[in-house]
Amino acid sequence: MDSCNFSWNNVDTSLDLNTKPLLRLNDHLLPKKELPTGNFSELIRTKTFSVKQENGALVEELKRVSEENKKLTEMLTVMCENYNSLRIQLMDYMNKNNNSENNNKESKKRKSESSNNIGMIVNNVSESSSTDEDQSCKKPAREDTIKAKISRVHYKTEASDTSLVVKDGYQWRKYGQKVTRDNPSPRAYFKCSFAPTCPVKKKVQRSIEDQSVLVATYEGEHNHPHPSQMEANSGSSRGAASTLQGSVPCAASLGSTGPTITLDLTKSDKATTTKELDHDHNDQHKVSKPRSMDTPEVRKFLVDQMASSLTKDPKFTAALAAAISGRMLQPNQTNKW
DNA sequence: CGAATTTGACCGGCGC
DNA sequence: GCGCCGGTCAAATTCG
Repeated sequence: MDSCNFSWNNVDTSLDLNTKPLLRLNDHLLPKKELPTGNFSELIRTKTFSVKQENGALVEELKRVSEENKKLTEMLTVMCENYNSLRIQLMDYMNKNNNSENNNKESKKRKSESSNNIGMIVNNVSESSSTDEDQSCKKPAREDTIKAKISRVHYKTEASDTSLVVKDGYQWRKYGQKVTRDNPSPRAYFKCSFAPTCPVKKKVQRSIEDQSVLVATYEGEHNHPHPSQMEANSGSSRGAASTLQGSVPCAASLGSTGPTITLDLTKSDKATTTKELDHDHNDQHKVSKPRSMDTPEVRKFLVDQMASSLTKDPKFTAALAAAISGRMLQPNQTNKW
């Protein structure tokens, strides 16, 4: 996945717009307090000279602004190309995940199933442990198989709320409840309602430190769109929609070693955070990659279109912020996408 | 009446 | 081998 690791350093985010000259420009337009007070002809000569100087400065300014505009256009083009390549790589990655999971499922034997998961948990959770090498040596064939993503999400709820229901947008079927030894509060076991097609499971238990916090542990990734996306996509028959079938909650994509997320569901009745981070990238930013940049008009039009569609779309900014923060919080996974 | 949930029984891994 | 423990099953129960 090295190809995913395109360098943002290539994009010079410091716009270097150099606004000072604009102030200088304005200075020309301001009335001069210290005009020559000599005779009329001298005044005319001075004014003519001043106008010529101003004219030259304006032309110069125009030239410079044009150059900046060109620079910005190029930067925006680079950004859009990077965005498109990232999106394509993300789709590829998700498709690979789906295929691997589909190949991996349907082992009726609970033993083999659980041993797979346990091995994955060990590999996933104790990254720093050097003893993992032994396990990977014992099971070299499983090295390349898909690992069940284990993620832990903290949900803050009302303290009076005794239910172990987490509104994360997906539909779950409860199949068990247990009181574990390390925590007096019961642990609930859920399977995705799309099971057995979707292998995702989750465990929900109150935090031992804070009873108002529900700790949800997700295992695996959904191989179907988020229910809200299914509704959104049901009316459209865009081919691209099918390529994102493996969309996963952001929490799951963070992986086990990533930071836990606390969602305050007491303030919003819907899991808006999940929805925000899990939106279908195909539904917005229908920014076609510039195909023909021959004429400046086309360039300008495309740039305007792209800039407006990107900046006006709060989902894009939210997703961008999430992606950036996610990468910053996981410096050791910067090469993985 | 079908779907969803509850809950006790059961299974398998692990440590002693 | 035995007991403990976490996880899952499936019959019973509840709910819409």
